[in-house]
Amino acid sequence: MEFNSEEEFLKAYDSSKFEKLSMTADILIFSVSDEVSNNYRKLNKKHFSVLLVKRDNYPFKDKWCLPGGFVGIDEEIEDAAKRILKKEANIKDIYIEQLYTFGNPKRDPRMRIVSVSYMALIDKNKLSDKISKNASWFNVSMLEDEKEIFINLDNGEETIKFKIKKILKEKTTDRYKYEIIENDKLAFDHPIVIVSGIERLKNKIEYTDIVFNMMPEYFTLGELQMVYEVILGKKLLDPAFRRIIANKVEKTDKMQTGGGHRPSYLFKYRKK
Amino acid sequence: MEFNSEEEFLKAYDSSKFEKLSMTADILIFSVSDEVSNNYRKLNKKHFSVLLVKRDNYPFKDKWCLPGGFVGIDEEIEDAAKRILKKEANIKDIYIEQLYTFGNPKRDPRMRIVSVSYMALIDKNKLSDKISKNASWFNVSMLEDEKEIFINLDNGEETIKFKIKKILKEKTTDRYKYEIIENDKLAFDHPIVIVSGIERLKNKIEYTDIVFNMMPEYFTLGELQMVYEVILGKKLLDPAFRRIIANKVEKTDKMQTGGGHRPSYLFKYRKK
DNA sequence: TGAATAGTGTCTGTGAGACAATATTAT
DNA sequence: ATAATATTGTCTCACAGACACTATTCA
Repeated sequence: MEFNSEEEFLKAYDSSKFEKLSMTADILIFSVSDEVSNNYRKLNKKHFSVLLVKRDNYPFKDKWCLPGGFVGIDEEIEDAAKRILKKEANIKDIYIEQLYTFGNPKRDPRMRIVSVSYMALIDKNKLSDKISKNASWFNVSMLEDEKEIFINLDNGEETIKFKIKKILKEKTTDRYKYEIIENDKLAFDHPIVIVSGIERLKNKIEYTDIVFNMMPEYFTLGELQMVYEVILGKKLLDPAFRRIIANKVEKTDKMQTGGGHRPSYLFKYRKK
Repeated sequence: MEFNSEEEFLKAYDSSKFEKLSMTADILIFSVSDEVSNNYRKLNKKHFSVLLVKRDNYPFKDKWCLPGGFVGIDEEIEDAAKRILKKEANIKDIYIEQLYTFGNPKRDPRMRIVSVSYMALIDKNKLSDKISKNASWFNVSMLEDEKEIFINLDNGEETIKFKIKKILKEKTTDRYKYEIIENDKLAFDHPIVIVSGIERLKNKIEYTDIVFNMMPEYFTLGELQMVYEVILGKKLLDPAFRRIIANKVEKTDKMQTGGGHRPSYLFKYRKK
């Protein structure tokens, strides 16, 4: 068939001739939690944590998964992610970025569903407690060597463990392909989404100001350092750390007192 | 409806109750071209280049676009990208990575089509000349300030210019949102895909070995430096450059002679 | 007073930027 | 001989790692 104009072509266009697919947006919501200390001198330990939802429907009934849902036919994908964020965690206006698109034809047993994953960061103090009743924060701990990644998630009642194999891609690249080796409590390919998100965050914390999305307005440098340490999974030296973040923060005249030790100045984020 | 098992649920599942969408894979294929010098002493100038295809069908008939096509209902997205790579440029087994997923509901006038974009890199010497008849390599030049990006594409016969506005996203991040200001020769949202890819490549060239995917097996350090310079859009100092790439390359005993100047050793990539 | 954290000083080595100097080829 | 590129030497400065030291609070 020949057309004389774009308009004419569009009028005659029959979109039903192709097989179509469904799309979901899945969100990795990361935050940092305090574990209240029982020693008046000690600071609260920080934990890196992720929000998971227990499925009460098939498929993967009773397994945990990332907050997610179908993208509407006329909905911008990121808007779908934000809608889900509002629904599951009752939060809006937080940092969100697209992570990766997972499209394995077998990743969902129902039908072909492509998942666009997003990573969101939030300061837990800003959380209303109205997270959905099936949702729960899990503390993340991660062990990694050259070949495998072990992840342990814990929400105080339940522990989720899984193991991922890293496969170096054929072509020249630092990029890994991930493969699930062990997993029995997480739905879909979500173990891989979680690992991808953690890796992205670990990278970005070093060369961007992304971390301040997980901090309250005022914070001590000790707290900030603990957040870096818990995400990077390693101890940092105080003077080096302070040099690195020196031009990202602004000292205020507020102090944090009350611990059985020298009080600390409160700082806030200084945008460039 | 209540189900007693996943199997039972899946048997009863009716996927037609949701409105579905179509998906395409679009590929940014980057390479580096030589502009043959007419001075026997001078080295060939290098150009950073991208492969575009002229559309001979609606929509956007006669405009240029990235090689792309629909993702099959049972096809892995990356496999679709590779299939298109084979079809349009007759190449396979080259570096490819997922770039970003563009899903604006209005990005295609026909219907809702989500595009997963990929970036591929190739050494032009490996190119068979059997690229599809509508395809053409365009030399890229780019000018950037804090607010805008100007891109100029040239294939020797035709020039494509477009302008992109950078919008700093609301939340703490170094990520920009891009918006097309001027464009009349490129189809869809492809100006934004091109800019996103260039930015990704510029970043990755600094902290990965990705550049060697655009190099032949043997190359001189001068050539390698020129590729860096043409991608980064700035001159580098020789000694500094050599220090940086020293442990990524291996000196061979081959030499490159023939220029009216001191001959150069040929190097090859050394994997870590 | 002492446990615990806050904050600073400084030595050292690494590595990038800058510029200069030397080497080698084809015409 | 000369234009052009190839390659190395070296000075300086910025900065990260490492460790030591001082400051301050509250039970």
